[in-house]
Amino acid sequence: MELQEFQELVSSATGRGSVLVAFIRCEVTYSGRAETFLPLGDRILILKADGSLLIHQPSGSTPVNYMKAGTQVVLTQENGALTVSARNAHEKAWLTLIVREVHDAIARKLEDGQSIDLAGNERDMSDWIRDNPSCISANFRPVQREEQTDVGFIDVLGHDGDGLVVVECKRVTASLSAVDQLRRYVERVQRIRGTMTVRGVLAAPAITPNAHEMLTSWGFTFCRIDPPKRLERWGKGQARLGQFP
Amino acid sequence: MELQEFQELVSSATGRGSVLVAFIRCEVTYSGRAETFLPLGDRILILKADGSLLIHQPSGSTPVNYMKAGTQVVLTQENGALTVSARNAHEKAWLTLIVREVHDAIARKLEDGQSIDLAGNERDMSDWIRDNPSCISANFRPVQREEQTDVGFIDVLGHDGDGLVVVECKRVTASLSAVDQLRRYVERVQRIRGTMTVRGVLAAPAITPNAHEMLTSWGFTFCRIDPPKRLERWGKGQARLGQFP
DNA sequence: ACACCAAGCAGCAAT
DNA sequence: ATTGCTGTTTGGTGT
Repeated sequence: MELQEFQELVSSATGRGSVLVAFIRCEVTYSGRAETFLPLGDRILILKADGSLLIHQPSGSTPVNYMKAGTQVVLTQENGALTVSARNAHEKAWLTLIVREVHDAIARKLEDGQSIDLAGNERDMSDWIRDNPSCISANFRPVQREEQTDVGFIDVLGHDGDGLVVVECKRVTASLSAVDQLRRYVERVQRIRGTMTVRGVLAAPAITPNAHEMLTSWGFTFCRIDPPKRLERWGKGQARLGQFP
Repeated sequence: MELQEFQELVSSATGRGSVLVAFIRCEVTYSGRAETFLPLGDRILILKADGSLLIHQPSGSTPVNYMKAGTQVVLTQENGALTVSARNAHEKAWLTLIVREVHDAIARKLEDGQSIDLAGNERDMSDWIRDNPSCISANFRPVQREEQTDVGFIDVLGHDGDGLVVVECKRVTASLSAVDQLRRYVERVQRIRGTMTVRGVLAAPAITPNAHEMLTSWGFTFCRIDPPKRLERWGKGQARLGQFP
């Protein structure tokens, strides 16, 4: 495809609210939070109607360069190369694409009003603990979920007779930073509520050895809980999903 | 485009090591680290030669669903719909794409042996501090960079006459978690090296108010340092980048 | 393989 | 707009 034809396709696509995808040979320069340079090679360019710009290499699941929504794009042509200048004022980021060749390109207006439905996040986990407090301890009674302090949100706050209990949830293996976080919350609750005894509980499917050592050295306890993946609403669809033709 | 034609295009593309991009109307089901469902809508499908699979909605800069490299894809057709079954055994993830319509599709073998060159990361910052120790204090002398402990790497370790100094670098505004990290390192150095006085310094371009309060309450100090973005190797190219046509 | 951490993290919610 | 945190975080490095 000629560069001139491509330039017209891009212009009409962006003006019309279409998405454009192209296989191009290009080099990429970026300056913003960091600075990058990518020498000449074949790439996939995606330009969306909201101003998102993505550049993918032929392998890998993450873009090699990108600009977020709200980016403004200007095309200029000189000396047999097309320059795509992208600027995002809000992000203070600039990206320049020098296009040497266009292998193929398509553009189209796409209709999608749907949003994704996700299950199995940390919120589901703290909800489940609140509904099943005995998983923390026999006498545990939740007080509030996600209490806000000046040092961050507390996932679950409760008491178990002796005193207050701060629960920090992680949906994956808990690491040192999770213990840091729990410690920060426990100390803050101790300060707010005076000298009352405050227990700290880390709830996660697993914990790393170093994190567990640090946890116990601070007098906190680990509580093994698997994150609930509750798309059982799918019914049998979920069972079918694990199978593979 | 007919579903049959699309199926043949996908098959030949994957067999040939090509990248495939398509505008399709589909619904998506995912089960792996979490579970998701995305109802019918127009999407962009990207299928790379390494087995990466990406599904983008018409807006937004991140994929709504994805599978990492190494994913195996099987196509089946029944009742006027094409089903794309994707499995990644290593990640224990499954994704099913029910394709109702194919608006457009392109496939091609892309050549790209280049890799991106990036400047302005935290490593550059700790290198700079090591070369310019007076930015921490007049007498500061670095001992080692990134000393490994069982609670993580220490960015810069040094002494300033009175005792040891632990420096934690952040290339962006330092937050509570940065103070957590610094505290963890200082405590560990105190334990390893006995009762010796250990100072903690957080080096970053800025710090949030709460983090600064927590920092000083622990007796640590903040040291304002801007991260070096040193792609001056580009010469004038960098200056030109900030300009916009 | 696991552990730990930085990231041009992104995106979201609350302040 | 800033702060803080979750994420199918991702990706890299070191053990």
